Amino acid sequence: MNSDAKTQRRYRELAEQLQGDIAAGRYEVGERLPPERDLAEAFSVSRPTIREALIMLEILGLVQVRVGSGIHVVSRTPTLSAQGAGLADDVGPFELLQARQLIESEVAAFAANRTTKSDIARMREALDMERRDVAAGDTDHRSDEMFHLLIAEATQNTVLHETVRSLWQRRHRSAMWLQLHRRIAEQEYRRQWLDDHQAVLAALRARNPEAAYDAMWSHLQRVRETLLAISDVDDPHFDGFLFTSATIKTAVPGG
Amino acid sequence: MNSDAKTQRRYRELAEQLQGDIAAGRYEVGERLPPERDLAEAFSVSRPTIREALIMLEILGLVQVRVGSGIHVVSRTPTLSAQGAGLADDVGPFELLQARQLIESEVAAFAANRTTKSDIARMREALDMERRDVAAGDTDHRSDEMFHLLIAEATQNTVLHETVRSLWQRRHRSAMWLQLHRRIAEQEYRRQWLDDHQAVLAALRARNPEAAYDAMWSHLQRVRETLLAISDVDDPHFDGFLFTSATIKTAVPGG
DNA sequence: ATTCGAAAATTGGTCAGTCCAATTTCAATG
DNA sequence: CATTGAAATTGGACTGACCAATTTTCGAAT
Repeated sequence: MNSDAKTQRRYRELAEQLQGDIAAGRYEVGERLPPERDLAEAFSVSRPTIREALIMLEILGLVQVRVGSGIHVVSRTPTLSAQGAGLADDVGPFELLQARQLIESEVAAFAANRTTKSDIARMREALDMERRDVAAGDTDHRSDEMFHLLIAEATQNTVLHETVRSLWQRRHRSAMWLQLHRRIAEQEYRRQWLDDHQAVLAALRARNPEAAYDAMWSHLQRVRETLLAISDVDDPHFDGFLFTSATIKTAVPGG
Repeated sequence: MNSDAKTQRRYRELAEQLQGDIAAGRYEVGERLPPERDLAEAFSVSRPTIREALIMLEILGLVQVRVGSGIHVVSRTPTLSAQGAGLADDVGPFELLQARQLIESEVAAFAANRTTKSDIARMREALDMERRDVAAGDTDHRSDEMFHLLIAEATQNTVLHETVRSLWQRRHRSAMWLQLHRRIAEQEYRRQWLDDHQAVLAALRARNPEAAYDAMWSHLQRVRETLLAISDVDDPHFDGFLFTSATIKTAVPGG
């Protein structure tokens, strides 16, 4: 039946094909793929082989397989990184925040030089949504994430974008984060954060890298302090971080 | 046969179990896992199920499956990130370098504040190795990567470490990178890069964040210019990058 | 007509057995 | 001792079947 071809690793072919279909919008997020049996017939392979391909898509975070229900498309692009595979990656919130502060501040500054009008427009929308969420007492923080990711996208650099997205993805895998989030929702901190976000957006609109850097740095500093105040944790990555991380800020090298 | 339990997603259990065994050293890197048939019997599951678990391990970069040969342990810890799954991630070298310059410079500065003696010692070793490699006309650039990763490790922040490692991992997946690398090896650029690395190490030893930032920035700037000179590519991420990326560098916010 | 619940259909989860293909092993051969 | 080729090993894939979770259908009760 299958003699020539690459022989080895059939499931990868199928997975790539399906991934391509999803990326191309052949299957929208929220929709379902055809049943395994149909897919098997469509690709002229057996069900076990299709299953293997689906497992890959699942690990990549593209689909979610549910018995009796079907294969649901969850994302249009691979979301992966080890967390998606269900690995233990419960890094302390402070350690993660430390990394985010370092990277996202730079990203914000860089974005100030490269953002487009349409980027700005989308960020504005995200802030509107966040404003509504805060008013509604939303606990999801989806709009928060959206805003930060849009900034990274505004760098026009896919590597930076994916890097920041990867950082945010970790967040949702941490048990401690989820716990803290629930507690934060009840507070009024989010209003302050919304103000922070607006300050960042203002700096981006003004195309002012320094202001964008400062605004983002201050914002994440505030987030960090908020979490510290709320939690009683004794994080090893807290000591020596508070004021030491304010690294560089010298004259421009390069050139 | 399998009535109770979590029912759903059997392969994940098995994969985690096997991953645990590998992580624990039950199977060393280079060794092989038992044949699929044996594993199936050992875990009291069918071969297709074991296969599914192995596919997960393969995607995670832990094992490599070879027909007729067996299941070879490739790594002790998940190496993943989308690239490991064999996805197309052939981002332009310049775009990647842009991201690296932005992030690794900050990381170097941060590392200057937190590096330990043993970190310094390991970096020194890496540079010694690099010196030998350059002299030997090595084309692998393994010591180069090692040095950069050690810097990220010196931040004592695993998120930053993994982020930088993730960036370097992309590098090896890009066709253009490999092509460029071969050409670079023949040149003498690497001697210059070695000098750059030594400058970075000196700044770290002196625990001088600004100097570390500048040294790393200059180094990656040089790498970028080198690649530009060698390649005739017309990368969209080159325009507007050369001097605009020198972002922030203002007074310390935070506090 | 609407609502509710049980039966039927759908769909993924897993198994057992079989055959094929690539690789390795190892003994016979020169 | 090197080479070769057959046999054993091992993964690749298929078929057909049955189970379990979910969804859909449709008739009965209101």
